[in-house]
Order: sequence, then structure tokens, then C-alpha cells
Amino acid sequence: MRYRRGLEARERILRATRTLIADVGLEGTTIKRICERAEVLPGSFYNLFDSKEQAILSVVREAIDAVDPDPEHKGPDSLDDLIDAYIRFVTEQEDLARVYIAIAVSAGRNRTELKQRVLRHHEGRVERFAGAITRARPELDATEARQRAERLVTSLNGMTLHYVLDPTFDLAGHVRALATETVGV
Amino acid sequence: MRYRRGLEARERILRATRTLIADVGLEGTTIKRICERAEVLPGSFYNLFDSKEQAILSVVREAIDAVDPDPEHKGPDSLDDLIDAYIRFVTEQEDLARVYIAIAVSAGRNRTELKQRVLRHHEGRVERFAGAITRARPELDATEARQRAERLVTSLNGMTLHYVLDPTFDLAGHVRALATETVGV
DNA sequence: TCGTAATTTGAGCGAACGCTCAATGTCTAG
DNA sequence: CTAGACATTGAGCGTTCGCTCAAATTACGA
Repeated sequence: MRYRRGLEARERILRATRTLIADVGLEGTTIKRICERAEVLPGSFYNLFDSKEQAILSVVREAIDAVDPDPEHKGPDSLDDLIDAYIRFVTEQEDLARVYIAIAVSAGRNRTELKQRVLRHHEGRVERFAGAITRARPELDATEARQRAERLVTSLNGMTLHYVLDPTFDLAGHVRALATETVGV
Repeated sequence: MRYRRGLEARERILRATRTLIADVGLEGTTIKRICERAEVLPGSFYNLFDSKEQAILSVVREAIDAVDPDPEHKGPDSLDDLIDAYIRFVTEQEDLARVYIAIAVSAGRNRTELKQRVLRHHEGRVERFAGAITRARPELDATEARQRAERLVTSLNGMTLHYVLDPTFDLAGHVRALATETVGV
């Protein structure tokens, strides 16, 4: 059981952690800085979280979930829907997008758990895009659709990576052009 | 003036720094670990480098340079040449590829200098690819070729990002397919 | 071979790290 | 209103961080 006060502090801590990772990266995200942003003292932090790692992992989960919303939906979403949702995610939740990219990179080492999570998530996204591509071009065989989906998903991440570096990059335009190209004329 | 002994230690330190960044990321790369791998003591490190930052920046420069070799060449390279060189870079110098991606991500914050360096480098690569695309399809106007080049370069980074996560990813196949698609049939 | 410049040694500095805990303050169910 | 669960406080723990320096050792031109 938690009191209202604690739940609010928990929210502040998670928000602070998320914006910190986006601003200064995983390595620059310290307990001290989190506590300053959240207006909380270290003791309070450790009353609400077991460790710094736990708070970070909460934010990571949040970012991974945000990148493809409504994953249980399983309904036949169109490619345009998926693309639009992705563009909205990156442009409207830039801090989460930064976290997502930061995670994808740092997952390459160390932690098998995090790596597996990222790869499983990637797998799910590819399947979803493959379904949409098949629906748009029913004559394509399954493996061809899957390959195009994989190409599209990985390219999307690359564009996001560049967008967080250079906000003037026309993410929406390039992503839409790539999608059109990938699905074929 | 440097003695042979110092130059060799310098090489060991740079190699240790490079593999460490690839293995554990920028945040996990500490002086202690660098010195262990390089079989050197901290005092020696600081006799050869001004700071940890300097050693890291040397490796970063190395990675950025490796990603498009022979930049002064300026000769008319074909798109296939550029693509093949890129695939070779990522698959044969995986640790440098990891460094390159790690840098691209962490450049998004903090250091304006590093960010500018990465963006300038990106600009150069786009120009080079745009030239190759124009040569392959002379009827395309300049801005169209440039947009396709930008799409290609950012997508390449995304595929590299995924490749360092999942070495079974068919980087060469996907990159070649994307290039074919981008340049048009 | 000798002189000096380069290099190595390794204890240890101050600062920052993640984290703890006993005391004190605040909330809320009954 | 009260009791007891929950939350906040903040000094400070042990560790690791990047880095320094005087002394000892090694390399190399003359």
C-alpha cells in the first residue's frame, strides 16, 4: 500500500529519470541529478525504488512500449497507420525516442536480459509491418514481405537516430518516402 | 620526441580503449580498465595522454574516418563501391562500427563539438552518395538525388545499429537491396 | 659509455558515485 | 482522535572515479 504522497514522488522520479536519460544519456544519469529534478532526497528515492537500475528499467520499458502502441490489438493495421504512429511517437515524445535509441545501442553489450527484450520487441514490430505490407501487396510472398519489413524497421531506427541529432531533419518526409519505396509502386 | 617504448604503450592504450568502448560502451570505459587491458599503469597513461577524454576522442576520430575511407579521393566512385566499402567497414571492423554508433547516439547531447563533427561527417557522406546516385541516374535532379542519398545514409546507420545487436542480421543483403531500391529500377 | 630525456612506478588525492539508516514528520483507515 | 503504516530527512558509509607526482628505471643520441 502506498500513500498519495509517495505515488506523486514516484511519478516525479520517473519523469526526472526519463528527461535525464534523454538529456545526458545513461552514463550521466545519477541518483543525485534524478533527486534534484524530482525534488526528492536520496532517502526518499530509496524508499520508493530498490535501486537506480530499477528506475531506469521502468523508463526503458516505457520507451519500448511507446514505440509501438496498442501491441495487443493484432487487428489488421494499415502501413500508413503504423508509419504515422511511429512519426508521432518520435516527434511528440522526443525524450522517449532518445531513450529508445540509447537503449538499442547500449543493449548491444552486457545485459543479455535487456538485449533479449529489445530483440523480441524488434521481432514483434517486424511481424506487424510484414502483415501490413502483405495486406498492401497480397501478391508478395511471405518471406519477401518479411524482408522488406525488416529493412523498413531498421531504417526507421536509423532515421530516428539522425533526427535526435539534427531536429531539422525531415523525418516525416523521409520515412513516408521510404515506406512508399519499400512497399513498391 | 617519443621513445619506441612510449609509442608502443600508446598503441596498446588506443587499442584497449577502442575494444573497451565496443564491449562496454562509453560509460563503462574507465582509466583503470583501459590500463589493465593495455598493461600500463595510470601514471604511464597520463604521461602519454592529457586525459581520458583525449584517448577516447582519438578512437572516435578513428571510427569516423574509417566509416568512409579515402574521403579526399573525390573521384567519381560508384554507388556499389560506396556500399561495398560500408559493408566491409561494419563487418570487418565491428568494434569501430560499434564506436561509431555509440558516438552518433551520445553526440546528441552535451558536446557541441562532437555533435558538429558528426553532422559535418554525415553531410560529407550524403554528398558523396548523392554524387554516386546522380552518376547512376543522370536524369534525377540534384535535390531528388540528395534526398535519396540522405535516406540511404540514415538507413544504413539503422541497419548497422541492428547488426551490432544481432550479428545474424543479413547486413550485406539488406543494405544492397535498399541501395537498389533507393537508386530506382 | 655517459648524460639526459622519456618512461614507469604506485601510493594516494579530492570528488562523485550508489546507497543506508535512525530519527522525524505526515498521512489515512477505523 | 489516535495508532500505525508510510514518507522524508540528511549525514555519511564504502567504493570507485579521473588524475597527480616524486622517485626510480629505461632508452637512445652523441
